Amino acid sequence: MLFSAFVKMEERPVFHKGAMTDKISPTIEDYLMILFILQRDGEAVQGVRLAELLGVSPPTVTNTLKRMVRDGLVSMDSPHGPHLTDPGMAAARTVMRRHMLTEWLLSRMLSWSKVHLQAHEIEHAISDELEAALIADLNHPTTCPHGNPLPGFEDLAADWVSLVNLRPGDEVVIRRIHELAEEDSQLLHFLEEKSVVPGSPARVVEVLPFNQTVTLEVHGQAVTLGFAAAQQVFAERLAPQTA
Amino acid sequence: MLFSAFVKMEERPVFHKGAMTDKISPTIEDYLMILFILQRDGEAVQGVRLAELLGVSPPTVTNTLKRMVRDGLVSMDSPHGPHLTDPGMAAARTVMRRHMLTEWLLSRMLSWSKVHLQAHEIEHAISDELEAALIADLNHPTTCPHGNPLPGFEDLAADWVSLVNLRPGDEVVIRRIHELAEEDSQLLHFLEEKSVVPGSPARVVEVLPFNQTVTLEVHGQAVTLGFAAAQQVFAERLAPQTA
DNA sequence: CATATAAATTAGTGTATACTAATTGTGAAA
DNA sequence: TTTCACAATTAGTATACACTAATTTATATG
Ligand SMILES: [Fe+2]
Ligand SMILES: [Fe+2]
Ligand SMILES: [Fe+2]
Ligand SMILES: [Fe+2]
Repeated sequence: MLFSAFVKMEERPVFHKGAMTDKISPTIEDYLMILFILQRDGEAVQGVRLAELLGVSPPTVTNTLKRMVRDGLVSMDSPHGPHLTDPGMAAARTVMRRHMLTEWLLSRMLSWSKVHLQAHEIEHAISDELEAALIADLNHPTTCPHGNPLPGFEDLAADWVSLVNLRPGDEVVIRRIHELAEEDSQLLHFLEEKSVVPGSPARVVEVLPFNQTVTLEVHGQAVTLGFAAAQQVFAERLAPQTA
Repeated sequence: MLFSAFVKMEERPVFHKGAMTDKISPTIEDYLMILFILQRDGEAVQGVRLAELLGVSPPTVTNTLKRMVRDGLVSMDSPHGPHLTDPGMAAARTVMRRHMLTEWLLSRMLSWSKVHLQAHEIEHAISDELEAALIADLNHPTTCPHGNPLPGFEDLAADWVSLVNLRPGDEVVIRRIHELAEEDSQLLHFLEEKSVVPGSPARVVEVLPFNQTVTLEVHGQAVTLGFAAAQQVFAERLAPQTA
């Protein structure tokens, strides 16, 4: 009806999946990110670990890794388990970057503790063009809102130490909550509440290895973290004041 | 390595697909949107049309529609072809709204002619929570950047007429480029270049049915549109000045 | 009504992604 | 070295989504 009496619109696909380049699927992108993080941190890369982190069964991992090897993203040669090839690494860095840029975008309207989960969905839908626009719009960020360095800026984090490695009396600035901890929205919400977020100055009150806790004072408030959490939080140690 | 000597982080899936609610897939969401648009405009809803608009083969449509019927999103009872059930309509309105909200979000960093294509990818990754945050952040928009009304605001567009229905001398304000035309990035880029965008005042110079063209003057510049394009552009007629 | 055209569906395939159950490897401890 | 625990893989299955080729159903038109 309507105006079809006049002209018939050119019948081109209107809503269609981009099938130009054999685009990497969200699933594979998630594998790439996990592999990237484990490799970057020098952690062991074993199938079970991937299965746990990705929330799938071990056979699924075996299967998917095979496809990734077939597609040249992953290599199995090393005895240390599967690892990213050059193209795989490049793809992984791109997804990581897009995840982080998306987090900054979302942080304009969602709270710090919620952007990661949202970004994890959206990251797979960012195009080259949008990525470039985001980088410009965000003024070339070097970390994500949680302080994790963008690929290529790992040096930034070189001197940041995990809270479990601090000693009572240390004066620090909170710098980073590790990627693998970002998924725990409860933890993130707690950290946000307590101002244990990048940029916050903090003083180490006590470290109790037998109790597996670290207590900080942040903005005049005491916060006690269990080692499991504290391990994932990194801080920059301030040079002791010459007083 | 690293700190694994201390504590082993709780092994919870970190990067995983949400499998809580049987979430509607991007594919199905795209079907829902097309069905919504065709139904809203009172256009015939036939499989071939869907196949063309979605860029898939007719058997794929048959197949997918069956799944949608099975899932209660589409009904086949009516003789006028497949149509959305109440749950299907609700889901369709949600996706449409998210698409449009995403367009506004992206319009902060991408040009008007490019936001639709990008939004078409991202729309499927917007959560309830982000949607709410977007609506607030965008100050409750009632149309998309191309002037299409959000679901529930169709009345807004009731008086807007297609350019092909205008007569020489008409003074109008451009209000809307129809959804089905948004996909044509070349056309959109052309319209943007010529300021044929929502909000622009225009005067109809001539309408040549035999030539299938409409010529406008926008911002002092003449623009000639073919009927196929003009059909998809809607304008608000201004009451003639009492002069 | 008969038939040409268009639309829809069947039938048969293929890939990606997941699962469970069962089997095979592997390294470490006894 | 034997065995146990854990890791990895194989085997078999399932669903979503796509395709081509062939067939069936409608529609329309003379
Ligand atoms: Fe993140
Ligand atoms: Fe993801
Ligand atoms: Fe759009
Ligand atoms: Fe879409």
